[in-house]
Amino acid sequence: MPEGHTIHRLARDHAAWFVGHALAVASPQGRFAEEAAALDGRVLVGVEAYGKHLLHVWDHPERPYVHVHLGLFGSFRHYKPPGPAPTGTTRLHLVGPTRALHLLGPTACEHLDAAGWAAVRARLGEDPLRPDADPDRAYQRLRRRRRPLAAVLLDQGVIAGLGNVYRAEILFVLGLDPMLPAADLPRPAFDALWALAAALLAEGVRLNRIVVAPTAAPRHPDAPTRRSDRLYVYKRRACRVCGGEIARAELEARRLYWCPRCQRGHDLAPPVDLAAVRGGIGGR
DNA sequence: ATCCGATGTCAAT
DNA sequence: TTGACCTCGGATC
Repeated sequence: MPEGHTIHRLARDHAAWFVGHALAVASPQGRFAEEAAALDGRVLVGVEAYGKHLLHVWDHPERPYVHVHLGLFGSFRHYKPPGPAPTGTTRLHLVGPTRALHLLGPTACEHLDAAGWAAVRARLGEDPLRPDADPDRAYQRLRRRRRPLAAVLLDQGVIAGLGNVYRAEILFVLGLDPMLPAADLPRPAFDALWALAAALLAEGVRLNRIVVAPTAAPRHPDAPTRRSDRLYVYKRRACRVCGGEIARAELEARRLYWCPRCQRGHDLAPPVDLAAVRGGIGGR
């Protein structure tokens, strides 16, 4: 389930569990074995998230960084140590005083020096969750693309951290037509989009899941909410605002969900009360 | 027991 | 634009 909120939550948790401690490091799966050996017993000094990229910073003179990208189905699991024995698919196994961590199926898990990490960072756009983010820069980049806005929202070189769920939900909440050429997005609409993305991502970090729609009264007090109750359009059948059918289409190899009736806007035309959206966007 | 999809990215074509 | 890749679990047979 990795969009930017997942990675920022991992960064926060890993920092709390591991930073300042010497850790046991191994790669039972083998593909990170040499790198793990070089870090085994060293102290983790920091953890950062940039969009969907996670960075572990180690006390190591030449190569202080471990860069992890979960891709579509990578995941971390954590246990009270010692936890279950790692299996042959555990790429990275970290053990500290309070947690044991298993990394499975990442697209990337690499040991980098400063130049290597700088190269990764250089490809990334602005992350709304980072205090050092520069929305002006993201807007300038976005305005240079003629592709549909929906495609550009997944471009990590423009805004870093949004994935398929957030893009569908953000476009719906703002009433924006997904096919609007990104270059035609007015600045006020971009500002609203940026603020909404930041608020929804922050709420995602807090809850460790994506929640956009106001939660309806639970059917049973303890009934787990279904995903479709938390969202407006992603993988839904009917629009919860107009009742019409949610459209789905393949756009640049990713499935796009939107409500053709509620999302005709080339500028802001929110079909819902923004103040009711999770994350507390407030007015405008 | 097997298939298939999943909130992603990149290289090859 | 397409395929390869990383792995798990829920749906299906």
